[in-house]
Amino acid sequence: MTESADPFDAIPLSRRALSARPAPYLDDLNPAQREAVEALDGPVLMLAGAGTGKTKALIARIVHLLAMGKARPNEILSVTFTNKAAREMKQRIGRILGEASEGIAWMGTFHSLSVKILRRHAELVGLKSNFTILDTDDQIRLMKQLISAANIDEKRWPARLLASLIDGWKNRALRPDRVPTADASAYNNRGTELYEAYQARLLTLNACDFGDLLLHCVTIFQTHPDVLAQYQRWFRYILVDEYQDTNVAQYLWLRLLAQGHRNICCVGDDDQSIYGWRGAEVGNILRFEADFPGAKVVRLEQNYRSTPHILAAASGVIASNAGRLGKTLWTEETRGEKLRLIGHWDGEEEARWIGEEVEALQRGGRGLGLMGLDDIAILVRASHQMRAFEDRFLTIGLPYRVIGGPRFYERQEIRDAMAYFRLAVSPEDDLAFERIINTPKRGLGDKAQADLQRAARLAGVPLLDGAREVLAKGGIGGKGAAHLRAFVGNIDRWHKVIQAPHNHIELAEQILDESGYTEMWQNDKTPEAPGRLENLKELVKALEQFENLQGFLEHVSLIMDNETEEAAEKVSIMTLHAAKGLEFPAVFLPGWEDGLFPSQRSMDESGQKGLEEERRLAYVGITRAERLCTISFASNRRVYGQWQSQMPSRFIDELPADHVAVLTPPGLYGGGYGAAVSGFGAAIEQRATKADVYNSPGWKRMQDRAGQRGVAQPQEARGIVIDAQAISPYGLGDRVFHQKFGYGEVISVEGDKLDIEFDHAGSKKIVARWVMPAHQVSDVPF
DNA sequence: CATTAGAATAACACC
DNA sequence: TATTCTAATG
Repeated sequence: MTESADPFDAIPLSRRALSARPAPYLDDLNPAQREAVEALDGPVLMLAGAGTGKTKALIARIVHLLAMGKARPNEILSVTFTNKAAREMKQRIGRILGEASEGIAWMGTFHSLSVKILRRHAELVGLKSNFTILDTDDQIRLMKQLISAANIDEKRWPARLLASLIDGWKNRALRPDRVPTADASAYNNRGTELYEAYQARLLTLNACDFGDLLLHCVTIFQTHPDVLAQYQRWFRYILVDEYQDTNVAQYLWLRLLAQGHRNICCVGDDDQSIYGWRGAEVGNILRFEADFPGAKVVRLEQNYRSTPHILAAASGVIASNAGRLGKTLWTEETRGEKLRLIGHWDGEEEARWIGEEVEALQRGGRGLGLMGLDDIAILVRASHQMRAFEDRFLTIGLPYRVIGGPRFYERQEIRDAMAYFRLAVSPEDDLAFERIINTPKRGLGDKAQADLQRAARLAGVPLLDGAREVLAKGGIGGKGAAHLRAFVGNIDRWHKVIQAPHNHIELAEQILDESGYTEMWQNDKTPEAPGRLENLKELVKALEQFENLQGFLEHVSLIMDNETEEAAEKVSIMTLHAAKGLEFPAVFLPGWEDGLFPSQRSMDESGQKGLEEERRLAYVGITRAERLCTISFASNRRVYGQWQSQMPSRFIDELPADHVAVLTPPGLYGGGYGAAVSGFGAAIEQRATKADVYNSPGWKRMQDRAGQRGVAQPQEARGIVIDAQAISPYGLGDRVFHQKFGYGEVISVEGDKLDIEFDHAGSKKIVARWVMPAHQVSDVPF
């Protein structure tokens, strides 16, 4: 799927071929790409628009470096955005160079590269080289402890908030002593204090979080010039992909390493910067030339991916953003379908329609020839949108795959099992201890655990030893004590096994068995229990690829992308963020409604900046499509089980009308909602003549549905249209009618929210648009 | 301590 | 709606 039909892949080049003809891999590049590839020394900024072959150029550059003898494979540092991208890149280079490419050791994400460096110099920041990397769960649990130790009400000041604050500081490479005074008011004025406490606690646990991986490296580079110099010499050439998504810490990391020789090549596209919420600074790419005076800037603008209509639509949207470096994508291609735009009555309707369209594409409809399910993707703004599609596709038996959903290693049962492994490997891992001490239930609740904590802290020993002490003193009663004794005994025994030669797979099974963890799920009668047991089996199977438990645990924390390349053809469902770097012949972009996309929260939190990032997200979405791009919105959607009506996304207004075909919405009879789409309203009405609409499959479905559910649906529709604009046309004492709750009386009004005392359903808070004046009920047809 | 019903609350994206 | 939290009960 990624950069699929690439002739580059097809050229098998042995070393001999290389020496016979110095640079055949360059022949396939266009002038801009070639320029970027051949400028080997000094700083280079490659501004690569979507689909302009930047991966190809990056690969050619590495090949060129090696072929020219500029560096050995392990002297090139390449930063990729995901571990998967690194793997794929290595493979492609391997296919070109064969064994000459072996030894490319420093290719990966900032995080995985940082771990590698940090393990070697851990002691310089007070860690041991076998430090553990915390996941979010551990982090939150730890912070909760610190917060209550600081006598702060966790209700008012949630641990999550603190976590995101600290994360933000780390992204900006701010250590506790450097947090600016402007941020001092953060977290009830005690943010920095807790940050400090958190860092201290991490050190005693010999652990660090994701942000620390980078920050510790930067600290080491800054405080130990000898170490830095060593790496500067070692990495003769540096390449960075997705530079627009680097944060301050990553920027410093890079700048420190590149300072000496300045052989750094950054590839990016400011229009595709979509990780601002994670601390990414578009500024990094915007000021590259200032950071590296004399930098060569190369623009890749020829697009090999999409049709002209798709490019024009994407350009039209992104043009509304200010402060861009500016690129103009162009293509030699002249044919192609316009983008399709369609509105639906609600989210279910949208999912149903897309399901049918997918089937149509599969049959070769829509004039694009036969298409496989692998060629089709549905890209959503927020992961909760996925459910509607999963439900629908399950019903119609359409195979799909969700990319980037809840990851394997983040599932509860996997984390629990790993906590058992962690404790067996290192009995002093208190966070693992806390996680599983009462899982399965051992009669050791809050009180018993507090006792253990106190004992351990008093003696200055890990919790496991604290438990020993409490047991010896008889500090815990009956049932709990027996369980705890067994638990401690188990850990000791497993730990002993690990010290000696052993079969780690058998041990893992043994641990899960003897701890009662497997049994716990076997006795669980919830529907997800069998799946969890299945996952545990899978976990044990994954162990086979490792020498021992330690090795496994080290790798797991970073390999977060679950790579299950199945052969079966499936439609892909994923978020827009997860779609970065991918491309598909046909792309569906559902849920283009204001509030959902652009997301209200983004706009609330980051204002204009947030909106621009959302717009870049739209740009990324559209440019994933090669041949057919379909944007849709729904007038009504369930949010937290409550129906809400929304306006079509403002981004729809920004689509250049010339490149968009407006389809007849199946649920839209006689104008109505679609007419609200400025610029497209006329088009919709033109097409939606009565004959069209009443013969459309959509109308038929509409009738089916009315049959199934009674007349409720259309009535509801009418109510919404009537009151769509109104804030609150109601006053105290008004009689109103609600579709579900029947008649009632307004007892208070707050903006558009009404308190209604229903005749039969009690009192409810209802948004005004969901009710209609009681006297109007009889006016409604159907 | 565990269980549970009912209430509160939640949801943007990820290495 | 679905999950998580709380308080009350066993």
